[in-house]
Amino acid sequence: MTKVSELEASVLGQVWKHGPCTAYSVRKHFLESPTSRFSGSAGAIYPLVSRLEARGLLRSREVGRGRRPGKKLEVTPSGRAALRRWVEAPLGGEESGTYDPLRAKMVFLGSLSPAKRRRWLEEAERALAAHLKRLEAHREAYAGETDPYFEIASWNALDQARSRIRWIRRAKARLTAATR
Amino acid sequence: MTKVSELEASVLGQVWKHGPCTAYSVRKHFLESPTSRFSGSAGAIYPLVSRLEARGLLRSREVGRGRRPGKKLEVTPSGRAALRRWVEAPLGGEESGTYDPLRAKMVFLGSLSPAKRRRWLEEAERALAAHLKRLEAHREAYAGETDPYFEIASWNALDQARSRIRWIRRAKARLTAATR
DNA sequence: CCGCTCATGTAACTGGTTACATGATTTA
DNA sequence: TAAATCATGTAACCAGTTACATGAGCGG
Repeated sequence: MTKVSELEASVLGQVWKHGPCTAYSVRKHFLESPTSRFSGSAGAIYPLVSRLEARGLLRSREVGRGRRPGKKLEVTPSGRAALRRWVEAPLGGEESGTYDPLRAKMVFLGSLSPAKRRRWLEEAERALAAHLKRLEAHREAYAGETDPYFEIASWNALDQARSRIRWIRRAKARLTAATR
Repeated sequence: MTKVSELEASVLGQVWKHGPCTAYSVRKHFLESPTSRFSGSAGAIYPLVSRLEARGLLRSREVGRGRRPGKKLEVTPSGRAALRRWVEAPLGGEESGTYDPLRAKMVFLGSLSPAKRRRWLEEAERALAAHLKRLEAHREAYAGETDPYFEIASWNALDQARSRIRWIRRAKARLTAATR
């Protein structure tokens, strides 16, 4: 009945989905993901994997295939159970909210001069467009993925990005309207 | 030319916007906000305020008004400058992405049984609807606020919430379609 | 053979949270 | 007068990041 943290569950889930794999490949997944909240820092992953092994949620197999033998991770039955429990755990109030760093800055946009404000809005729109492109590229890279849940999850990221772009545009409209 | 962290900037901005006020009132703002990423824990706020005072970004005045004299905080000119710098700082790649805890769980929804999956989707939709209600109530509570930036920022939170509800509905549609 | 990626790890640091402690003032 | 809120603070803890270190195998 062990509970796992979000990062722990993400690692567990990653190993569960992508077969026996190395800790490094899990790490790389985080490093490349444009949507994860975790950086995939080695200092987080490796100690965490050790802990999961110690708790019997992961096990490592010496797979001596080819010339480069590697320690491949696998999820144990209790690991799968822990993952399931994490997924279906009742959502706390914090989980139902999202945090947007641009929103946090928007609140204080009034502290800038009108010229700087305009610049900020342009720059924000540009950054969001670039981010959307990154998301689309990342999606492209995983075109072979047939798992519907992965697909649905990626909808969320795309929705969010598009919604934020519309938001910035509306902000611009609202603010120029006020000046006129 | 001191740089401030996000929490520091938020405190600075809060004091800047809501006149001379106590550290406690700033803290309460975080405690009540349904959208902030910070909990407003005392252990974060008070040491942080002291640091900002030491760095000359905040100053405290003994305002002996009424029966309850209090230490009221004010933003110094360098504090305002630091806030401005934080707002207009170029957005890093991490800032252009948002993180959604529901999305993280969605990726591994396939680990649940079909029945549990359906339950999860229902529960998620319910939680998101409740969150939207909280946002609307919070907005209502600040109806007197005339600042356009506050208003625009709150659009973002509402957009995001509605967009997530549509997302869950689409997910349900997609998944029931697959079963049929 | 040089540089890149694979692969694993650790130590120091950072920053926020939890939990606790205290006391004054207001409201029921 | 008891409970709630205002108000300030601190110490222990935790989790993730940064930066560093090491070595093996592979491609140009």
